[in-house]
Amino acid sequence: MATRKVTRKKINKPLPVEKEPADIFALIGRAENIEQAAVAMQAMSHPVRIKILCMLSSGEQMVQDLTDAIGTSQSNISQHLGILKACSMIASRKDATKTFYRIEDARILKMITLTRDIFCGV
Amino acid sequence: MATRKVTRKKINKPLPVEKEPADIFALIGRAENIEQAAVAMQAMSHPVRIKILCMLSSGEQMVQDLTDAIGTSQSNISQHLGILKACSMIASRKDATKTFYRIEDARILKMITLTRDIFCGV
DNA sequence: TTTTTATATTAGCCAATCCTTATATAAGCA
DNA sequence: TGCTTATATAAGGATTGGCTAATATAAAAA
Repeated sequence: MATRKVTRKKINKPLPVEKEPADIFALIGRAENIEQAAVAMQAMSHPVRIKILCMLSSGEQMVQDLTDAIGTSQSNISQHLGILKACSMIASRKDATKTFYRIEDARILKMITLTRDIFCGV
Repeated sequence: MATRKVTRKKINKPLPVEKEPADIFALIGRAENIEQAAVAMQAMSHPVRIKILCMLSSGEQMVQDLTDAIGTSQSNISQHLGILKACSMIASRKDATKTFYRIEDARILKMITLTRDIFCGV
């Protein structure tokens, strides 16, 4: 499987540093943070998952209630919860047969709050 | 191809309204806004596109400079720019052979600013 | 112990995404 | 006119994402 030769053509061309202050390039250099942000946004970027996060943003919820309120199949909700949990955005707690989910990552709470604010004005 | 019977089993079960104030459910009901948010996040949720938006968040940039700074092929950058443009996040202006891109949607500027803040502390 | 309730998991299929390579367009330059 | 620079577009194959339907697990209730 073709070992990905990254022979890019960006030869000896000194980047034009005049216009942009160094911090932008420093920012771009933070590949790891950018990567994290991308993963987070990717995980959030589905209507059902946004709805889940919105509901969780006001506290713990159980699967049944999420399912009823959002209106898709139980299996589907469970899978979306799995995705959010896989990247540690949410965590769960069991009470007998019920499972309660909550937002676990403070950054995600911030993100969803802003998203609500920007797109829903709520 | 199976006409999608949405025979869900959410029968006559009155939602427990005690814990959650109505506004959460009203929020979930804003399907259109949620949809918009999902599309926006989806469009933003790629490392290269986040980098592009970060760079554009401090002003207009031309394709070449984005390509050099971000470090992927010109074709690839162009395609990512196309994706961002397709959902009106960015707009472009031509000057002879060069194309300058800028952020066009104020909401996106807010989003990318917060994202930077949260994940990069910048 | 059987049944019911609540949730999770798996498989399979179709659609979307992403990258690469190659080519197209279009303006400026020799 | 032909060459070069800057950008866009298209085709392709590989990977991932998302849904449904079916099944599994596990605790409670009967």
